[in-house]
Amino acid sequence: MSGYGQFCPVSQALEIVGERWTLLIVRELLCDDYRFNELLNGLPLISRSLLSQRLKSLEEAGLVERQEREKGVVVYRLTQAGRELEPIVMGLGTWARRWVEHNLSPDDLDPVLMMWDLRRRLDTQRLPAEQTVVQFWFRDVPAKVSRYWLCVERPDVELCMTNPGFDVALTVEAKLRTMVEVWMGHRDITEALRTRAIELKGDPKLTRAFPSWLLLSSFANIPRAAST
Amino acid sequence: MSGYGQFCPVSQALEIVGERWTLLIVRELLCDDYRFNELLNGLPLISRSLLSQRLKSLEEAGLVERQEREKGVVVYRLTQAGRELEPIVMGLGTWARRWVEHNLSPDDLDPVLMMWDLRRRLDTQRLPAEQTVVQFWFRDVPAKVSRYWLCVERPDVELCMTNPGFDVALTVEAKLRTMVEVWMGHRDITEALRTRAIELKGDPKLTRAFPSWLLLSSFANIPRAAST
DNA sequence: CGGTATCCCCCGCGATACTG
DNA sequence: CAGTATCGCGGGGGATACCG
Repeated sequence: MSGYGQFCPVSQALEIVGERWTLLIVRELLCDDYRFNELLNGLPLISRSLLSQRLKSLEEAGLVERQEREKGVVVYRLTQAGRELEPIVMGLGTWARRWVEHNLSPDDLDPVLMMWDLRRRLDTQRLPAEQTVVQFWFRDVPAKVSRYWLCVERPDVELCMTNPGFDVALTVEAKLRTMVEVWMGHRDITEALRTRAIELKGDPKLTRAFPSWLLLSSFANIPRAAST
Repeated sequence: MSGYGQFCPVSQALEIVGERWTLLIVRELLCDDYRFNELLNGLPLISRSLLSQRLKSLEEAGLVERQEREKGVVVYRLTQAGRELEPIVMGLGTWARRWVEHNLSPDDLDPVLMMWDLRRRLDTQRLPAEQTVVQFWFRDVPAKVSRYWLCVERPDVELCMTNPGFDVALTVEAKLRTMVEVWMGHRDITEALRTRAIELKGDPKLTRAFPSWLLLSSFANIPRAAST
């Protein structure tokens, strides 16, 4: 059994985008075109084979194009049809912020996703013009996945999972949960800094400007619904 | 495996409404409060046990309330949280009308769903004030499920699956596919009448007014996207 | 009518290994 | 690196029977 046996357009839409993972893949591609392995960063628990399958379905359905950007570099890109799912995806996120109790389970705290998401939301104009490396250190997660480096060179930001070797201008230290809570707007960033839940070490100018160049999640400012 | 392992609100929303059937149940309840067996009319292929499960999940998640309307009559009703999914559901339908090729498979033509949907979209003000019975006859489907009766008594409309016995003021005869295509706006209603793809037999006043009191699907007027 | 419980099958999916 | 092929399992869900 696969279809819904209906002529209703809602069911037709769901036959295409209703499968597990599909709308999350679309969410990633709404941010940018990505390569296969880049997509895995934003979808912590998906398996390679399943991502492969889903991309193929999306391509067949005409929502995604496979594109060879350079020799040997394949990226996935939304078509117009895919891009028009943006209000749906954003609407789902907004709805969740309004109505879903946000007590994050430890299983939902993934440092790679955190950094991958954060990388997309830096105001590089408020960062130095010359190359700058910011290190993030989540002290409470296993050492192998606890440190990340953002190499900022306007307007590019690269996320490194291993030490790139350049001088670190600023180190951000926090528990992963703290960082996620601040990122999602569950917790005030200035409060977290004041109480040292987030510690900044390094260039004072970068430190002072931190709340201005670290844009938060695009869902951070959605207010909860009035409790009934 | 059940969750997505993410703190992203989109994934949190999908953990609640992303399961198979869930948004279609919400779609039904956006139209009205319904009883268990009424919901089955709008969800042709769902099994009773699965509908039961899903309603329970929706209740736990706070999107649906189980309510005893009268003694022994239970209806399901959306909460405010559930009702706020309306733009999502409508958005999905609109997206499908714009982008999904609508060649309806025979499996997607369900006469009960057709009538169930149609019942919700009658302009009763344009129908007689006294009780009026309109019969629908889909000549190409098995006899057992080919005839339906709408008993209209402003502002109520009741759908009967068996002959209610009252005088029939108007009979509408068509192939099921024709009716669905007209209903969905794939085919022009006046053309279908002119070519006798839809035949009306009975009260001339009801016949003349037919296109005015038969409102079409709420998705009937969404234009397709410009073909790229 | 309005569901619930049980049983059992199938296929969606993860794990693993493999290829260019 | 960027996937694809194969295999095996677990649980989602259909069928059926049952209850109040």
